[in-house]
Amino acid sequence: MKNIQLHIEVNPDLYLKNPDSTDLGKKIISNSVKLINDIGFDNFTFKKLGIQIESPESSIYRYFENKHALLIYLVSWYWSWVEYLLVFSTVNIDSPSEKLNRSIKVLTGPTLEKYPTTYMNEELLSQIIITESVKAYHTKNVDDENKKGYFKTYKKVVQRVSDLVLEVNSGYKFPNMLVSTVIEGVHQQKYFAEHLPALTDVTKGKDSIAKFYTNMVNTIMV
Amino acid sequence: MKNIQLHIEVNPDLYLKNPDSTDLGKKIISNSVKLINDIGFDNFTFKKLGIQIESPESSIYRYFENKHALLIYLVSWYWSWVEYLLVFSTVNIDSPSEKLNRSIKVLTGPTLEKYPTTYMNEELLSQIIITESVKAYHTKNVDDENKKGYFKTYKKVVQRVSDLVLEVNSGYKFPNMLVSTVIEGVHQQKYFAEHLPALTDVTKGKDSIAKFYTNMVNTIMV
DNA sequence: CAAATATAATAGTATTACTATCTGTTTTGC
DNA sequence: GCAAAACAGATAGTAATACTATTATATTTG
Repeated sequence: MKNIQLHIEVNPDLYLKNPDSTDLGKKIISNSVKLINDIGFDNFTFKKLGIQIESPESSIYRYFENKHALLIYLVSWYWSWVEYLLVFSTVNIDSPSEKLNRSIKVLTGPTLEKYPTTYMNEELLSQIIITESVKAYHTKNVDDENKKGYFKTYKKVVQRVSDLVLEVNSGYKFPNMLVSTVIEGVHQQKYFAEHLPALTDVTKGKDSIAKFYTNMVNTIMV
Repeated sequence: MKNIQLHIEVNPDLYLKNPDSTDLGKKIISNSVKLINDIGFDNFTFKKLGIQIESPESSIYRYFENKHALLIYLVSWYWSWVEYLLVFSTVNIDSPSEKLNRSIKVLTGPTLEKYPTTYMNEELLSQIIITESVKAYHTKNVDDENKKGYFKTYKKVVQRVSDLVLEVNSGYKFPNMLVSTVIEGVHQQKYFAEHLPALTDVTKGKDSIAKFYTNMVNTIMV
């Protein structure tokens, strides 16, 4: 076993003060997840969050430079959590293809597991990822932020699953493209199912998204 | 031939006054495409656009309710243009599978064709779609705006290609999912190739994105 | 040529996205 | 047990954003 991470880790450059280290910090995280879900990231402000947690916005600014940094923090936390789930779902499994199957299941399926932390609501966070995460990297500063390592936890997840793809079929030419297409596609289709059903096939059953992408991996790789 | 549209058409609810009908309107469109490309949609304001075209922002507000409506207008224009390209690339072709092939080529490939309009820069517009179009429908108002028909031109494109998928394989279960996955995937991978190359496989050649998705359609449908 | 339509010019408002400073209260390190 | 450091609260202030409103003036059209 090499390089396995058993705890959530986000790049310290993403915050001014670690929100995990204080009560107020944890309140900021848990309430921002709720508030972003309620009103959407575009309408979300530190002022409104401050009112919700009964703290001045200036206190929130001591933890995060701005709301964009907070969003990237949440996205980063999410992918670190997904990596944790991937590790656990594949540990002690020998067969690469079985490991890949289980990984795809983690990426496509509904995950009800929790990370042992009281202040993070993973279900609401997953919802934020589906709805808002594209805004984390569709900005004029992506390149800068990428250089600073802001998207490392996402890239690690893609890397991990891509490596499994290559273990199963070492000749496959586009492992990263396949994996990022599946990951983004699953989120996208879940969003479409809820808001733009004409772009998807929801009537074909609740698990059709998982079916579609699982089938895609299996047929494309051989 | 039924239901074929030979001109660009956007939902009139998207604008207060048709920008196509006046000089100022055309200036607003062509310069917004340039400015959004330069500074990004998030930093784009009607004030800055007004400075660029040397008109007060209040004049721009007579055409569009706000910058979000303008973005949806551009996205809508783009998909109407893509439909026009799809129609032309498949007209007079009898074989459904050849029609599908040509359609996928339009969706994946670089398109250098222009629509006969002087004021629209299709290349810059395509760039905006890749970078900013997700912001058009990842909002708290999607459902409302969808009801008003703001995303109709996009849905029509997906519908058109999905119908071809079913013509080739009438038993295929997820035509919409397949097509929207390809369309969104192509844009996404182009964005990744430029900004987050770890999520894609750009080193495998410039046309690897087109190859990957073309192969995906061919292998998944059989 | 009058009426309608268009743009320009200017002003003003509420909200957003911060920054700065100052005051207390805890925590910690010796 | 006490001083220093760290932390949160309170308040104020600024520039930019996202508009709305009004009036004046130029252009088009019936």
